[in-house]
Amino acid sequence: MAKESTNTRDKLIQTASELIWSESYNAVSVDEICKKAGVKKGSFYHYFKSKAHLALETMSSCMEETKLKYDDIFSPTRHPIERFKGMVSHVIDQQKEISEQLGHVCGCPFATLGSELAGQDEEIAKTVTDICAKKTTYYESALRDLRAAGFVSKDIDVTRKANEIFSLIIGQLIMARIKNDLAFMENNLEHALFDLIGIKASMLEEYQLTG
Amino acid sequence: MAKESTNTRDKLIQTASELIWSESYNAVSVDEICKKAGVKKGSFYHYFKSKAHLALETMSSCMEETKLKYDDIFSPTRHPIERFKGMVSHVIDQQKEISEQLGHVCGCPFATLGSELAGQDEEIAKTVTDICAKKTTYYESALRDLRAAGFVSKDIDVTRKANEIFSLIIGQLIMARIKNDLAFMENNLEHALFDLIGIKASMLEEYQLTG
DNA sequence: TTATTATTTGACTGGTCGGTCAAATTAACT
DNA sequence: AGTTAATTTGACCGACCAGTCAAATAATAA
Repeated sequence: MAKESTNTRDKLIQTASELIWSESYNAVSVDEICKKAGVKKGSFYHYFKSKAHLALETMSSCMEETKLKYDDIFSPTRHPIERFKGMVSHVIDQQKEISEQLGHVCGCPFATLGSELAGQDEEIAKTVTDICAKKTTYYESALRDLRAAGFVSKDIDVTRKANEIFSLIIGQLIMARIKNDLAFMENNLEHALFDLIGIKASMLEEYQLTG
Repeated sequence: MAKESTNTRDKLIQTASELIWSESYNAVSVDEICKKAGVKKGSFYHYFKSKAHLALETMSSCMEETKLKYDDIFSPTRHPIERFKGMVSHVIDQQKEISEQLGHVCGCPFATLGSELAGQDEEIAKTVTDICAKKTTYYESALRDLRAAGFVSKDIDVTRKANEIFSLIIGQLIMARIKNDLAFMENNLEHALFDLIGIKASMLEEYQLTG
C-alpha cells in the first residue's frame, strides 16, 4: 500500500490514489497530484491521456492488490466461516491503516469514486461495476461452500445473497466515511454479516468448538 | 418533488437538487445551476453565501419532504411490518420516478453528497450524519414495536439493528446508482431487509393471513 | 560513435471556477 | 406621493482547471 516507487507512473498512481480516496475525484486537480508526486504536468500526460484514465488505472492497480489479498482470504483451503471473518478483519484493518495514514476514514475507493462519477463518466462506472461483480464472486463461492457444509439452508440463492452482503459492506463503509468513525463497523460488521447470511450465534459457537 | 416554484430561492434549490443529485457536487458549477434555473449569479449570492451553503439548504429542504413522507409511512397506527414494506416501496417508487425524470438512477442524495464531501467539507458531513441518525430513529421505533409484537427476539439490539438496516439500504442505493439499474433493488431490498431483521418468510405469510 | 526512442521540462492556452460589486430595478411601507 | 428595503442585473475579479506542445535531456541500440 505504501511502496515508495521510484517509477514516475507508479508515483502518480500512488499519489492519485491517496488524494482521490481521501478527497474526491473532482475535488483533486491534476496539478495537485503532480505537485505532490513531484512530477511535471507534461510527464503526467506522457503516461496518462486524461485525468479519467489515471483514475481508471488507479482502480486497476488497487484491484490487483485486492485480488492478491482476497485470493488468500477466500482460499478454498479455509473454512467458509473463516473466510468471511477474515474478510471482515481485513476490511477493518485496512480502514484503520488508511485512516491513520491519511487522517480520515476513507471507505471503499471503488464505491466512492463510482458513486461520484456514476452520472458523469460511463467508463468509470462500468469499471466499478465490474470490480463489484468480481468481489461478489468471492462471496458466492464461500456461500456455496457454507451451504455444502450445512451452515445455511439448502435453498439459499447464493448470487442474491452475495449481492446483499456486498451492499451491506458498502453501506457500512460509506457511513464510516461520512461519520469519519470506524467504531460502528468494528462492532457490527461481522455480526450483521452473519445475521444476513442467516448463521446464528449458536452455530458460530459450535463451529468455534469443533473447528 | 417537482413543484415549479416561482420563487427564486426555491428555484435555485430545486435546480441544484436535480443537478447535484444526478451528477455530483463538484461536477456542477454555480454558473450551471444559475443558467438552468434562469437566475443571474448575483441573485444566487444574494440568497446563498456560498455553494456549500446552497448544498446544505438543498439537503434541509429534501429532508423536510422526507420527514413528511416518513411520518406517514412509520406512523404507529401501521403494523411495523407494514412500515418496513411501505418504506421499501417508497424508496423504489422514488428511485423510479427520479430516474425517469433525470435519466439516471440517482440513489440516496444524502449518501452521495456525504460520501463525496466527507473529506472536504466537515459541515456537510455533519449534516448528513445528523440526517442519517434521524432516519434510523424511524427504524428503531418500528423494531421496538416489532419486538413487542413478538416478531423478533426479545433481546434484539434495536439501535444496532436499525443501523444495519440503514447500511443495507444505503449500500443497495449506491450500487443501483453505480450500475444505473434498479432491478436488483426491486427484487431484493425487501427480502434482504427482512432477512437482516430476522423475520422468516413463514412469519411474513402468517402475518399476511392474520393482518 | 551516432541514430533512435523514451522521458522530462516548463511555458503556454482558452475556458471555467467560486465569488464580488455597484448600479439598476422592483416591492413594501409611511 | 416619497422613502426605505429587498431583489435583480451584468460586468468583473484572480485563481485555477484540464490539456498541449516544442524543445531539452536521458537512456538505449546500432
